[in-house]
Amino acid sequence: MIRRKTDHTDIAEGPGPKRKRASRAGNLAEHVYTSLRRAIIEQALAPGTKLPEDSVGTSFGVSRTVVRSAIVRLVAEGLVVQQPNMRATVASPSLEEARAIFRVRRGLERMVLEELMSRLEPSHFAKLRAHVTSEEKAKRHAEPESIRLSGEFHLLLAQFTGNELLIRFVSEVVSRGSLILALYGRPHSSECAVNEHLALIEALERGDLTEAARLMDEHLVAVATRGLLDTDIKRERSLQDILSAYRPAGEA
Amino acid sequence: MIRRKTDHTDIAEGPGPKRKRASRAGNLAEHVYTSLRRAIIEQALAPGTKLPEDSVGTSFGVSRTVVRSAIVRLVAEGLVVQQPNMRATVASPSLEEARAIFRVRRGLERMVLEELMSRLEPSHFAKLRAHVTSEEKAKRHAEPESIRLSGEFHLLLAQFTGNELLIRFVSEVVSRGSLILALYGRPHSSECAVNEHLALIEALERGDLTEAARLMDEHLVAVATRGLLDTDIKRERSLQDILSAYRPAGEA
DNA sequence: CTCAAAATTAATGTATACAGTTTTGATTAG
DNA sequence: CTAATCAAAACTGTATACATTAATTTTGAG
Repeated sequence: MIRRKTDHTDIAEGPGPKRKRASRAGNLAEHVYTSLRRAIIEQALAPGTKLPEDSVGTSFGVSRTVVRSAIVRLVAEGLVVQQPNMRATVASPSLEEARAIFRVRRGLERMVLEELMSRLEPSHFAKLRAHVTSEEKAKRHAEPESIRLSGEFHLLLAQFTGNELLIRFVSEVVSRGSLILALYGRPHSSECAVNEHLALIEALERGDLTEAARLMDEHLVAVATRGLLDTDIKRERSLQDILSAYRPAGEA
Repeated sequence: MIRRKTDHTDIAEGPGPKRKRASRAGNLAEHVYTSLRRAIIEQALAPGTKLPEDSVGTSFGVSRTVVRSAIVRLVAEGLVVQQPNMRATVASPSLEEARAIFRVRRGLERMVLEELMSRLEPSHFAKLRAHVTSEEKAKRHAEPESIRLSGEFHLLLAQFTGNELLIRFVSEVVSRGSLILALYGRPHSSECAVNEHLALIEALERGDLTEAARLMDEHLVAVATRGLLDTDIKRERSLQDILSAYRPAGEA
């Protein structure tokens, strides 16, 4: 019953398949799922990257079984695509798809604001402002983290609704939005977002829901259009290399 | 308070009818997923039903591996819930959750109508009318099929948008809606739906999107409230028995 | 040399084994 | 007869094996 926190970094770096014992029996799949998800959102795994089950498995020190179920979830979420008998790959949405996703996102975030009506408390605003602060801080440092944080702002809003389903849907469109920005966006596309987030908070504090909705819509249109210019490169890196950064189980 | 204590509707026992293995290696998981999904939506598998991997596996003549990935998908979709180390069960949403889901659904279907604007063609109307006809036909016969068809009307509308993500989201809320109606709905709750579907079609044909939106909203509210009266029965049946009807393997 | 067929390697689909956890059932004490 | 205890049975989590299908490399003919 007591979970041991055996920090047991047992990496299969070499090609040798070594017998490792799972440090904590339990949610390995969850961990792999979360890690892959983050790696994708943060652009560490570029769209189109192949995800062979056993390579990913050795990266995390788990078997294909575990990787497989993580991948099934990612496919269901649209972050990964897979055809029968073929390797899963990080999704690489077309511009058409991207636009469709952002249209759905706008509708969902409108719903968020509606649900939020009269449900917002002072503590919520504090958290929102705190988040924006960390966005600002990250802005000048890490680029991919900036994208992730920007998305998490919207996720935070959704969470305040307490509507589980809405949270999940928003979570999905936000993730895929990040992926899309990674694909089509220019380097500093998330730059102005911080200001727009702030304006939104202020409208909400004023209780001006109509204005908030307008700002949100504008914001999302801006985010969507800011990221529609050039189709960019994908860098080539070793999968093992990339995933090694995600291996240390820093889960919540 | 009338909750029974032994909620013990598990699925399988009895001699597993050994199914000869499908020599065609392929999408077994897909088949299991689809079948379970249908079984849940058609109320054949009542909310709360336990879904042990082995039992389901023997029902379909496949191994746990296959069942497992199907269940992962169903969990991601919210039709099945699962806690670590414990058996998956068919979801049994609370009234609170049910209402939250229907609120999201209303928003999504509003989006559908918006996307549909100017995209509707004569052939679409033909299909919609044909579908309503089959709804009417099924109404007097099979009760669960009626619920399913009613949901598929909404899915059809969503499909006409061509927006993949929207289709998936609507698909999910429709499925879960069916589940909810099965849980809380009275026998004939889908009765009047047919008329409301017709009225909606007519508004769309007139090109009156505003009216269509109003009707849709009204319709969904009606469906939601029609199904909020008594907390009802769940029938007790053997799992094997139930699933045997879903077994006939769909050829690839 | 070029290109296509064959052979080889890599990766997925599926089943199964085993360890650890939960659930069930039975036995015993009060 | 009820409640607590504990062992057996039922399940899940995970790894691994094997068959089959995709990807890649080699080979052979023109």
